[in-house]
Amino acid sequence: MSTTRPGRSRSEEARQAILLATRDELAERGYDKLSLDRVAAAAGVGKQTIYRWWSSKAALVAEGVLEGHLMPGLAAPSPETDSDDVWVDVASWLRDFGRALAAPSTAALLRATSAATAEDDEVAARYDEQLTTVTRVALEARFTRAVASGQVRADAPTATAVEALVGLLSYHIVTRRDITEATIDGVVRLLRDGVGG
Amino acid sequence: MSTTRPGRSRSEEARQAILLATRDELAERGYDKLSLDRVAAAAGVGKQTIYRWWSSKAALVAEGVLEGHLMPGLAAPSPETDSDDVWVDVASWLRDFGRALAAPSTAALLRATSAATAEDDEVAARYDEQLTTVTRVALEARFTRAVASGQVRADAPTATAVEALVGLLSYHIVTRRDITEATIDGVVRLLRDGVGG
Amino acid sequence: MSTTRPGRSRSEEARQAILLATRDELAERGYDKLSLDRVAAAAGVGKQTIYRWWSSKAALVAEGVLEGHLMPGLAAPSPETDSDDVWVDVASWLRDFGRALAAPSTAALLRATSAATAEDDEVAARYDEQLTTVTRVALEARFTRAVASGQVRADAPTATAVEALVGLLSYHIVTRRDITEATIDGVVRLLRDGVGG
Amino acid sequence: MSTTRPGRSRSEEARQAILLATRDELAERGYDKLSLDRVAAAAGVGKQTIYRWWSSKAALVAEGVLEGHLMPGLAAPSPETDSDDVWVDVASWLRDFGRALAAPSTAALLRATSAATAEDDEVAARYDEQLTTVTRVALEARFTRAVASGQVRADAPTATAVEALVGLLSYHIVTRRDITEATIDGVVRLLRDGVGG
DNA sequence: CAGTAACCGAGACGGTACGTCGAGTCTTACA
DNA sequence: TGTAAGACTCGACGTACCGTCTCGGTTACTG
Repeated sequence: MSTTRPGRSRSEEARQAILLATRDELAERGYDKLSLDRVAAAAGVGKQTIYRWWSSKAALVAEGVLEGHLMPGLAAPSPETDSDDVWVDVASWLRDFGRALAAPSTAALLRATSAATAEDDEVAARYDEQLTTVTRVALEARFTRAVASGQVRADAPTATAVEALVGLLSYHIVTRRDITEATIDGVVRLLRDGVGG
Repeated sequence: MSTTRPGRSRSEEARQAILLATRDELAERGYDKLSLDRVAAAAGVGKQTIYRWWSSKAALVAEGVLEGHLMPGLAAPSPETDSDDVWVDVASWLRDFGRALAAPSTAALLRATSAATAEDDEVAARYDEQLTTVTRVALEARFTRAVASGQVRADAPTATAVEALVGLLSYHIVTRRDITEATIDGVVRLLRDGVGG
Repeated sequence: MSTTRPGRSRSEEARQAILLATRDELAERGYDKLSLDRVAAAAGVGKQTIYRWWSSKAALVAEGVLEGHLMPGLAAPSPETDSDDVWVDVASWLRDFGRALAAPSTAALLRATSAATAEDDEVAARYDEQLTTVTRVALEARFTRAVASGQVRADAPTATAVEALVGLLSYHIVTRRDITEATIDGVVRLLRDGVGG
Repeated sequence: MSTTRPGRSRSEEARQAILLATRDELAERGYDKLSLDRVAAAAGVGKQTIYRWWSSKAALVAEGVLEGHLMPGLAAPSPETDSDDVWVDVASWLRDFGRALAAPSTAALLRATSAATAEDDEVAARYDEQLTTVTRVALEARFTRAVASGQVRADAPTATAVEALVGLLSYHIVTRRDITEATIDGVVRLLRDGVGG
């Protein structure tokens, strides 16, 4: 049995060009005004080549934007980068995110992606998976390590704490509020008292 | 000196019809596929009458949906309805919201509105004001009363607690997750420990 | 018995302003792009004042343009201005018309009026009456005087000659051809031989 | 070197459908009320397909109506159909035209086309070319043959005679007057005396 | 090593909606 | 009652995209 098919094979070059053009358009104009005609032109590609591989605008956004292209350099907590203090790590992660959100193009991209979730269940699912679950898992793992080191109570509702953190980000993306030091300070105090050991 | 102008005055009837039709279209099709042609037809109104008073789809959504039409019957905490226990009240408010969100048309409407925030700063500001500030103020007032009754510490970051609550809602709207009893329970535990007296 | 009615009486000033504004718009933009909104604004008049007195765009053009405002200073032949030679008079009249037609605004006005005839039977009838019949009657009268002086045969088809002259004008209006001296010369020769005595 | 371009080629079927629908609309409603929306719908074509190939309503009329679709079966004089007598041929041609003009839809079409000339120089030029030049050339050729057979004087202003004939038609189109036998008789007498040998 | 199947850029197609303009009607405050 | 102002419904404008289809042409597996 063979996995290869006859005929010309898919152009990876075209695929990349499409995804990049999509991201640029999305950052510049938002989801609603994203035009596949423009994407095709910018990518130097025929429109059919887009529709051959993605079923709709939403699907393109789902793959192109959410699979890694979305948040370059936004490091979730990981064992390698842990400090001694879980609250320092949480604050630092929030601060990184706040900085990323302060860049207009990143903020626009996040808002556009968030908007795309409303149009399509598939996109919503991937948004939840990629943007959210990845982050949630990393944060929960950090809390688990903090439980081990005694900084967080074993019976604390850490899942909820993580959900509150992610929700906070979602909320700041939508409302365009900055993530200030006061916000970070409040969050850390709330969590330290709420789940701390 | 007179405040009246010559000419026919704005038709309140048309205004209401437009806002209602907008809400219905929004719930049924979402923001992206909302057509002002259809809204005009459904409202029995000329398209120009829409454009005369609202500068864009986003502005229409901002006014029509956020000014009261959005969440009929979702009572924020108020002194009249307070129970003895602030946590019971918070849990009850979350449960109400969860029930509202479980109705497909309400969920669709909230998602659509949330998506609209991405397209327009004005909408984002009104969304923040109406959905969020109103709710936030009510919740903060409830916590203030809870401080008076000794259920919440005076120095606790109640503002952040409120923000976390609102963010949680925003997040569940976007990701289509239900608000379960487990979620509610976790939130209450987190807050009770985080800000409780 | 009184002929006056209660209430404010019709403003002749407004009527004149409307007719003048109509003529200007018509010369500048043509019949198709004539806008009553613009006419009302230019005349400093409410739109309803136009519709109170004229039933439609075409009716306004019919009255405003065809009743005297159309061809200022284009003298048809008359006993007072007759020369001794009917052919000199015909040539002179054609030459005057050619000069008027050479002015872009006059040509535009004539073309616009001609176009208006296509839209409305009423306008067509008035065009025939005003522009055409007046001219035709004057020309036929001139020929009658020429018959008396022996320059034109009594049994000649003068009505047809006149119709040919008017048709020639109509044709030059539509096709934008200039009326040259060669044309005038040809016409005079044709008629002199065709109807001359 | 290749003359073909990539991409789907223009649909001749769509082109024909558009031109036919235009002609029908024009005959039914006239130039002013001609709606490209309706033409597109009647032709089963997207509106953009019209605008892709024609720059304006006037250009569409210019091509669609004047290129052959206008006067099916209105035979201009030609050597094959000549009788012995040029005046019989002229009278016969006028009579044919009069009959065509008596049909309401033909008359409406001619009026609409005539109106279209007022809006656009291009249309005016094509109108002059098609309706007029074709006819003029045929008539002038007939007169030339009549000169050869001695029925028309060699030094007669035949060009003017032809112009008068065409102008007469133009004038009857605009004023909606029928072309009667009396008119035909007058014209023939005028010309016979005016240019006859 | 010719066929042929699947890809590619280009671009026209039938549609839907946009946001604007204008026609003709209706309503208000004032003269 | 007439008038300027101006909002109203309706319908067409010309443009922008959507998602599909059709060209001529390019790989790359297959018989």
